[in-house]
Amino acid sequence: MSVVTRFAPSPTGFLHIGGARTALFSYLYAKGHGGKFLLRIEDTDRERSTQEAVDAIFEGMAWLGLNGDNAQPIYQTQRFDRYRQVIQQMLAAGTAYYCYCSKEELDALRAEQMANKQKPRYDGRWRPEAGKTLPTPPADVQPVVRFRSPLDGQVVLQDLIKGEIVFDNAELDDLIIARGDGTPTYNFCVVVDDMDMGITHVIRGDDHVNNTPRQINILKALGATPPAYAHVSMILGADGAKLSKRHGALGVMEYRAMGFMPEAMLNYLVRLGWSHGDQELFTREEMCAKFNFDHVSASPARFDMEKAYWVNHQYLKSADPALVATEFDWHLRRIGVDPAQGPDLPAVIVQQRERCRTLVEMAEKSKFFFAELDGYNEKDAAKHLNAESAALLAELASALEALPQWSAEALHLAVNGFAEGRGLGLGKVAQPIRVACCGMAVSPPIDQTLYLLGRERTLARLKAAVSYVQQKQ
RNA sequence: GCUCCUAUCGUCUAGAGGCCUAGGACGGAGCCCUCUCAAGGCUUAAACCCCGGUUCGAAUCCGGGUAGGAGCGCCA
Repeated sequence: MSVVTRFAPSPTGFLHIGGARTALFSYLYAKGHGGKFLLRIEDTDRERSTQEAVDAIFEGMAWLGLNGDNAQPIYQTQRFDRYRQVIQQMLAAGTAYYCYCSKEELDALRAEQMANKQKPRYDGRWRPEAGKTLPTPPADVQPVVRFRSPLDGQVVLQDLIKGEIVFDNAELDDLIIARGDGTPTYNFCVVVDDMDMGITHVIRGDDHVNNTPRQINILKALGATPPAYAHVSMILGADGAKLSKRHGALGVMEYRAMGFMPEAMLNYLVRLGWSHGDQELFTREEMCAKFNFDHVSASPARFDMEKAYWVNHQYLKSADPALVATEFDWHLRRIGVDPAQGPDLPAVIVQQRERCRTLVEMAEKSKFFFAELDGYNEKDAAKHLNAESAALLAELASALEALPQWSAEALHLAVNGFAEGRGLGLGKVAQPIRVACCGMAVSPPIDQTLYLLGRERTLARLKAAVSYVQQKQ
């Protein structure tokens, strides 16, 4: 049987990091087994579902490159006819029944049970039993439909991550599968969808484990074979607290804004909870080939920004610069820099990637290649731009102006020769050049920097630095 | 309250009874290299939640604690 997995978010917000990892695991498991990865939008809660959220989720998935194999994702709101049909079928088969309890009645029941330190649960007052007389249906109540859950026996779940979990049916009550207005509820929709979509492996957050026995029971009542389940633990914040809107929960697109590469994000996420021996870095192909549930941790994991940065840096350093350029371009524009007004992006990337953990850093540190300097870094200027160095810069400008060829090699020889000729260490010369040309004392190797900056800009900036010093005096 | 889940360095994890004096990675500390910042190389500190049991032998199996977490909706 070929594997079919799905990612089924409810569109009530952006795609957060935990959702992204669940989606990734589902994607990898399907791809690694030659199966299909499907997308489904669980939008039965009309109150909270929004089109903006749907778009945000797709945007995040697209950025990460986690595309579903169904051309059109499935929307639960478009399947109401099907749900209604299954509910009728269950009503007819006696595996579901109408319940006329009002919400007030239910609230009172729950409150009473809590007060008695019992697990709150429906008491089955409208559940048909042999020889039992049901109350007379009140005329003013629109009945809900409840699932007729087995009273005894147990559900044994062989979870791919957590192992065997046993639930007593006696712990479960008769959950509502259709509201008073006839619309179906979550646990029911999930079951029907997973069945209709032919899902073989349900991979989801472990906040769903307690729903699983109910879903399995409904599946059985429908005569369907339950899929395999894998319940993934939560991702916690760096402080070990649960991530929430108020507490550090960020959308994946915010990680883009922070300068992460999508592939690096995936790599960090896949290692959060999953391991393959001592390997830290994986290509997407490796992830697909090696991912499995034997090595997914059952305990929650904290999101460690430092490690994420490190992974990102590894990608920046080893990825094809042409690929990085797409993201780099986005970041440059984002800080108001026109990438066309300077050297080729891949060439800049090759020079900068060793010293930048994020693309935000890279963009900031590369700004001077594309735009005119908006002043010098104060400390760096104070340290490196003075009468002494200005004299050197003036001389150097003439020397460089005379260069027949503007290449990194030629510049290397020229600058080194210049320093040696004056009995100076290279640092004595390179640092003032940096401040003059880059606005700060940090840049790639000086020969590469000047080469990429170009002849005109270099000479102009050297001269500008000289007049800056003169004016200051 | 009830049900369910989890528990190895600060963090992510390796570990499927002897290979563990517990390995790797991030981060930390130190040294080397060096035109800046990095990168890189080397060295180093740092953990099996507790108590019982099974066994010749337990980080690994079992039981009980403890501590975290999730769920108990006409939300998903």
